[in-house]
Order: sequence, then C-alpha cells, then structure tokens
Amino acid sequence: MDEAITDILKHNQLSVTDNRLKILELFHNNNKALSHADIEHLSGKNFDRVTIYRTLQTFVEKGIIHTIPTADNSIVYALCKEDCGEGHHHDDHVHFICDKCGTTYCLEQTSIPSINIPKGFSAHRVNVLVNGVCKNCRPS
Amino acid sequence: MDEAITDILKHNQLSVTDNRLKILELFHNNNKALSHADIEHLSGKNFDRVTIYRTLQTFVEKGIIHTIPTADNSIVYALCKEDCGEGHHHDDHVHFICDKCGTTYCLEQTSIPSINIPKGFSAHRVNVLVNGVCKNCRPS
DNA sequence: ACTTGTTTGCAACATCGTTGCAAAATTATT
DNA sequence: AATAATTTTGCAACGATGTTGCAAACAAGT
Repeated sequence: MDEAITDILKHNQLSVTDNRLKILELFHNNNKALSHADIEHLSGKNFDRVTIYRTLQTFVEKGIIHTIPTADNSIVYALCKEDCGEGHHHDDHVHFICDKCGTTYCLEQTSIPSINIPKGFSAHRVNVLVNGVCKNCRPS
Repeated sequence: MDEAITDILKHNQLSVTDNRLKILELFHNNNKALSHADIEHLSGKNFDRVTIYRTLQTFVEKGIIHTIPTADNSIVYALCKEDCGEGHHHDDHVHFICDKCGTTYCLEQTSIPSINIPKGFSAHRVNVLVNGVCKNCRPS
C-alpha cells in the first residue's frame, strides 16, 4: 500500500520524501477533495506551510492531483484519474460540494453534458459544480 | 441613465452614495464580470479598499450582483438579472472565462443542462464554468 | 561513502479580506 | 431649511493566505 504510493512518485520522476508520501497518503485515505488547510491539520502540523504549498503545486504540475474551483473561493485538490499526466489533465467529471459538511466529491461516473455556447466563442474545458446535500448528510 | 442606477439602489432600500453609484455604473458600462481589483483600478482609486469590499458584499446580499467561482480562485462579480432579490438568486446560466484576456462573461441565453447525480445525493444548485477563447480574442 | 542535485524549513514579504471605531455623508423629522 | 437619527465611509490594525530567497537537510546516483 505504501509501495503503491511510492511508485506514483517514482513514475513521475519525483524524489520520495516523507512529506510527499504523507500528503499522497492523505488523499488516498480520505476519498474526497482536500484544501491546503485540511492537509495542514490532517498531517498533524509536522510540515511547514510552505512545503505543503510547494508539494501541492508540484503534484498539480505532474498531473497527480487537480484543483477544483468552489463557490466560496477556497482552492481544493483531488486525486486525478490514471490517465492524467504532466501537462495533460482529463478531469471531465462533475464536482459535488455538500452545503452541510462542506465535503467536495469527484463524481467520476457522472459525465459532463455538452454545452451550446454562442457563436464566436470556442470552449476548451467545461467545469460543472453541483451544490447540494451528500449521501452522508442526507436526512433519514 | 444615472437615474436608473439610483432607482436600483432605492428599490433595495440602500442609501444613494457616490461609491455605490460609481460601482454600479462600472458594472453597467462593462458588460462583463469584475473582480475587486478591477473595480479598484476602474474607479480610479478614489475609494477605500474596505468600502469596495463592503459595497460588493451588500450588493450580493441584496441580489444586485452575484459571485462566480473561477478556476484560478479569484472572486468575480456580475450583475444579476431582474428576477433576483434579497435572498433569492436565480443565476442559472453558464459562465464563460476567456483564457486569453481573462474576461468572464455571463451567457444568459445558454441554459444549464440537467445533471444526473448518484443516488443519495441531492442537487440544489448547478454551476457551469466554460473555459475557452471569447469572440474578441478569436484568431481571425 | 561521497558527490550532486533536489527538497525542506525558516524568515521575510506581498496580497487579500475582515473588524472596530470615529468622522462624514445620507435620510428622515420637525 | 435646519436638525436629529441612521447609515456609510475611511483609517488603522489585524488575521489569513500565498510567495520568494537562501542556507541546511535530505535523497539519488556513482
């Protein structure tokens, strides 16, 4: 399990460090999107703020994680699927943000519908954000 | 023209001040979404940063403008349509962000498609962000 | 084990956004 | 038209967030 995470780093020509292993582990253990602050808390405050910023930046560049825009304007990050690589992101799935618990999910199975945009505009990438209540916060 | 803007403020039970008139004017003159920084520059730096923050906040609460989430994580604001009011936003249109000039447009005429989300989740609001090249930046 | 190159942590800084409070402007009242 | 009551503004200070330079610590290759 730890070796799988190590492999991800090696495949992306990244040095294997405690910091990177720990952060990748957090993404694998929590099946949801994490903010910089989440990581700072979850990691037990062992790592410097700056290091976390730089690690996340590196992971985004390498295509290991992707960023998700949110309405309340905090950056959150989530693991990419297999087919993302350096400079090639293919995160064409819907993102769901729970208004109760604040959790952001990647709905991998929900594909993005096609959008008809006006003449003169050309679309390169579509982001769909759905706000609502997630299955854990659903009233019984 | 200036009176129309004054009316908007009065209809929302807001005092008519230079600041608010100027900011509303900027939104009417520039047919695109504006960031806090945009307003600071466009207004000629006559108003305090804090005042701009508070004015934008007030306008959002009153339903005069709405916020748009962006991938690069800067808040942008745009005018609401007629039917938005205090606590009632109905901005179900697509937002388009030009990757070249950075302009954010509200595509009022493009409606949001329905999204099938997994069981257990309930959707309340859908945000669609399209990135691409706008009609002004289109290569000839 | 040693060397090379990368990564980390610290310090300092820049930007962004918020809050409390007194002065100024706007609205309501007489 | 003048005054009183309320709202808004600007300033100062603060907190949170994100960035950069540089020396020490670490990982990878020989």
